[in-house]
Amino acid sequence: MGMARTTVRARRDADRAGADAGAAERRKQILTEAGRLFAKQGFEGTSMREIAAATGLLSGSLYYHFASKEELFVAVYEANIRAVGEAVEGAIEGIDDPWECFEAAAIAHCEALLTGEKTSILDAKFPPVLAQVRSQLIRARDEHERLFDRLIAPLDLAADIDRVLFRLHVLGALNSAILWYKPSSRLTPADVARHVIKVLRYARQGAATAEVR
Amino acid sequence: MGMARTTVRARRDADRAGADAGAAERRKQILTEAGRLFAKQGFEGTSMREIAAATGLLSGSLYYHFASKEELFVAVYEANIRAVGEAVEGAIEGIDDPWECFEAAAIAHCEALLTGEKTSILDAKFPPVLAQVRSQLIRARDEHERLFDRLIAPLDLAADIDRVLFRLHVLGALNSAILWYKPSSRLTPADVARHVIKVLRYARQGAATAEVR
Amino acid sequence: MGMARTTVRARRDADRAGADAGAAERRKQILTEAGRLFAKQGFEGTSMREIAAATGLLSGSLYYHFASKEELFVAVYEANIRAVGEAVEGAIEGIDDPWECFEAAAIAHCEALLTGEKTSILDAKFPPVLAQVRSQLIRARDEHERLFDRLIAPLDLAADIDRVLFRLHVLGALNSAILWYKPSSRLTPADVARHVIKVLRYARQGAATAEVR
Amino acid sequence: MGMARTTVRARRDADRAGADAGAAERRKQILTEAGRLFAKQGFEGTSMREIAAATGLLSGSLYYHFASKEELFVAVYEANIRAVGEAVEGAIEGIDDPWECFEAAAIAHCEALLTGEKTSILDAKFPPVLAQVRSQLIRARDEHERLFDRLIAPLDLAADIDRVLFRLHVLGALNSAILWYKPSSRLTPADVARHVIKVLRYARQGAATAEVR
DNA sequence: AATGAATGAGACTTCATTCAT
DNA sequence: TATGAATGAAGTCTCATTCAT
Repeated sequence: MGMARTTVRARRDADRAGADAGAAERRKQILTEAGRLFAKQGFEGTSMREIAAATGLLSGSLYYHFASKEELFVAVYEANIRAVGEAVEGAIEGIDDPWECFEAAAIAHCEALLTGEKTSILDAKFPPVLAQVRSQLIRARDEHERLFDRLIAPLDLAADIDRVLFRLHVLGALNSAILWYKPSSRLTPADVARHVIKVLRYARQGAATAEVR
Repeated sequence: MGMARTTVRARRDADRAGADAGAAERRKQILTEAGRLFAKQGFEGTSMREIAAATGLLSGSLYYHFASKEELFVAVYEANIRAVGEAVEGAIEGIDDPWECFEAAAIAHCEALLTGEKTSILDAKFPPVLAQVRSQLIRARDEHERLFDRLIAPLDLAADIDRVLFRLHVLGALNSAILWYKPSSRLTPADVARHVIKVLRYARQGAATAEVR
Repeated sequence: MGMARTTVRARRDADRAGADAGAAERRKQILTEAGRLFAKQGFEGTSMREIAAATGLLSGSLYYHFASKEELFVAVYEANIRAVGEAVEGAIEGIDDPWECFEAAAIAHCEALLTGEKTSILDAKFPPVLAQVRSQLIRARDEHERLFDRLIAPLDLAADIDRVLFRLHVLGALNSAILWYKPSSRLTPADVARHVIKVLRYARQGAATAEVR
Repeated sequence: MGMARTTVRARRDADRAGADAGAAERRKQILTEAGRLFAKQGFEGTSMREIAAATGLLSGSLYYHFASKEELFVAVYEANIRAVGEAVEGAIEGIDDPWECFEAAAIAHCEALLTGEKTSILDAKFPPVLAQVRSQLIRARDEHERLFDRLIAPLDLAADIDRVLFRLHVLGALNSAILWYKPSSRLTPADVARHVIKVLRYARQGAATAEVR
């Protein structure tokens, strides 16, 4: 009891550089640990007790910061989406050529997804337990996907390609890497992304596909 | 009590109208209902009691047919994969042109996935609860994917395309439709599949993508 | 584990006189124990674990018989009301004189209420936790009170007395004994009831109260 | 942090406009809100957090004013009893006729009970959680009931009526209104009280009930 | 006087599973 | 083959309370 509290406080004192800190910091810790666990074990496979323990808390204490497991999941999910979004935005900064830009975004997206355990929940076909918060999750995801829409717009795609289906195609291909990618492989996440884009790049205007069918 | 059982058996015998099995038939019923429920609610979101009720049984009775929930899930999964595989094989029968064949397979795969609730578990990034049977599930999936390898082999893809990554790309793009496809949409599953293939078809040998990068 | 089960079965075997018995009996046991505990400790003060333990079960097992604590409470409440109702009906059988009949009913009601721990939940101003099932509880109570309406109807009460308020008055006076009555007292429940009726009996037609006010 | 506190204090000082206390005032606020909530939701149905929030405090802060939830309840209860007592004493002031006086008291008691949510805890058959403080609660109630004893003493009741049982009878009949009274009804609390007294008034000395039984 | 963060016990409930019948 | 009754572990969440600041 006394020990646990001491431990926590000690850690916090060490962490903060004279700033005010406090609850916000603890929230971040929880978000980190929960993200890691949700990614590894899924929503239903992760217990609040586990998350609490990983943060150095007792299970009841989580509820001071998040009103429910669902709310916590939503927060984790949004944070993850935001992180990937920021990574992508950072990666494309200053790149002019549309295809180069597109590829850089794909690489950043893929790396954020496959590197670090915390973000692999992104692909989740949300379990029905999350039905109540589904709309929030989808809104967050949509926002991220609109980023890709903006990158796809300036591409000189062949005229018969639907840009919405194209966006779904890219993201589907990229995200599915989560299902099979193993960090131990000789392939980097960037390699995976680059190959996806390489394939798609053939579908530019003026490309010779006329005779088919 | 003894009487009650007799009554029940008598009624069932009457229902069966000279049919063969009994146990095997019941197994199939369970598989069907379990498949429907797993697809709709996920593995963890579906209870054995629910499955039993849907089959007209009590929860304990399931264990006569399947030793555990996991074993039942594996059976459902294998049956689903097999069904999709058969649909695909049926669809490509008699088609000679490699790309035509490829497209027909994609359409069949997509239709099996998006039509009928029973197969949408295919995309599942298996919950960690299933870790013990993971290898069986993956083996089943691999078998299905090798079918696609055979269809991809004869395609005249551009030389710089890796056929394994290409297969993962296709299936990723197709399977991801599960995350967004709504039957109410004006798009048919076949439309989705056709668009995926249309995009990929540009990546044939001799296609003009030379100047890129 | 083995022991617990054996104990339970042994008890059941002893209880049933060759009849079919089974779940119905267990239901009754639970009702009895739950009634006793609810009466002594209130709804919120009684845990399902306690009730289960008192019945020789584990807490989860209760849910085979009752879907929720609320449902269990309703069942207990209805059983209690019914028991009081039957006691009252038995007591008035064959009595012709209206006031005699009324008194006999009051005595029976009071005895059922104060004797045996199980029925003293009757007075409960239901805790708000029970809001969802409140209507069921009230319906049960109303039915019992209508029995009293039938007994009050033939009384030759003074003309200025409202029979509905009169019924509420009687039952209020009788039921309130729960708040103060102690079995150790030299007063029997019947004495209490008799005194209530004695006071009310003065309010008959033709009674001399004219000059007041 | 230090700053935040200063801000808060400054604001409060401004609000207080030269008033006296601070703590005593706060205590009263808490008592009011707690009373309202206990009345509406019961002791167990009301959380300290709720009470704190209603008072504009955080849950921890309550413990500066009250050592425990039980102590707070006792304080509320005593305050309520005292309020009802004072209302009754005020109502009977200057009335000479014993029955008039008795009726005035009943009306005041009933109005205090049914009007204003704060006093309806009076009827509470205290939940067993309150066992530790039960004696204090009962002492407070007894004091109030002794007030009624003083009003009943001078009544010219029929000789066979026990004055203690009579007091319990009156209060039982009056208090039970809490279980069924609805403010929306066409009946005022005073009507209810008046009817109770009207019925009892018949039981005066010399009333003609001789022939019964 | 009050805050905020944490405690830790305990509540209800669900669920896969077992096993005698 | 199927039933019904029970198991027991685990899960989410609530709550009174504490205490350093």
